[in-house]
Amino acid sequence: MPELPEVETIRRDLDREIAGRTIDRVVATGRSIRRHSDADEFAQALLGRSIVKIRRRGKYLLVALTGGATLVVHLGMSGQLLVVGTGKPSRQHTHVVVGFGPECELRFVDPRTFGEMFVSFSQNPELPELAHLGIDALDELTSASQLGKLLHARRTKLKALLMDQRFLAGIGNLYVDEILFAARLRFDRSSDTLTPAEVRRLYRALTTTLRAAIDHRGSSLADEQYRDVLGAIGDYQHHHQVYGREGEACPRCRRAIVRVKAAGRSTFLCTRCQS
DNA sequence: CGCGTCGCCTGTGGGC
DNA sequence: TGCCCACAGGCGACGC
Repeated sequence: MPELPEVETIRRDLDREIAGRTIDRVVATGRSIRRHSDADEFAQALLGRSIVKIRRRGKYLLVALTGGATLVVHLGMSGQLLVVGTGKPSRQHTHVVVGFGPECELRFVDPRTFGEMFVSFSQNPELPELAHLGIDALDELTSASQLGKLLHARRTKLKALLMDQRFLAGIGNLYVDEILFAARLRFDRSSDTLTPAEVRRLYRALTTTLRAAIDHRGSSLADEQYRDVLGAIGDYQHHHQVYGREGEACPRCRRAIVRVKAAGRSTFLCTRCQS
């Protein structure tokens, strides 16, 4: 569930909370560090390094460390990164703890274990481990004409394409429905059929929806699975137009919002406003 | 290439 | 009350 707005919220918080701190202990268990041979090797890659800054690429967090290493974090479905006081009782499913002296530590909690953490030693800031990612939906998508070229080079259903991280990085099942509603486009429109006006609408919808969601610190659904690094929930769920609102009135035309399955995922839309 | 489906994983909630 | 199962979905691997 954490998508670009949630990851960006976490990035900003982390930059404030842990930049400059030095790692003096690492405890890792479970499957979250599966790219490493064992917990000891993962710990040795981190120990003694300091946090330089935190970047984001799509749904990935890149924690730049001294000595040219990068701690890469993907939250998957249920991952949380929490900055807590050292010694506070630890939650179930805490897979990695990165300690910064006596005051605080960074904890990676992930019940469903779809997330992961690994250390990259690539000198190139474009990490080879993330080479599969397309351009970032916010930072690297800068014009409607650029989006139009990308869309017209493919002949794929819009929702699947916008969610494909190799095409555009950062958008998942929640925000794609909000973006397509704001753009008044159906999920199953073929990407090569969009008119210039529709491409412009989609570009504006992408930009404004993602920015608004970041301004509201992301979306926390009923399970409140998404939390920021201090454990607070987001606020953007109160601004959702269609996601999770099956049967409610469309904010534009008042017709009931419907829910269908597309690409195996729940999809919410207004069949009158979106075409 | 496009597109649908499955499996990974745990917590939750509806139905019986 | 308790049990089973569907569902939630990011992502990679398949198969057609």
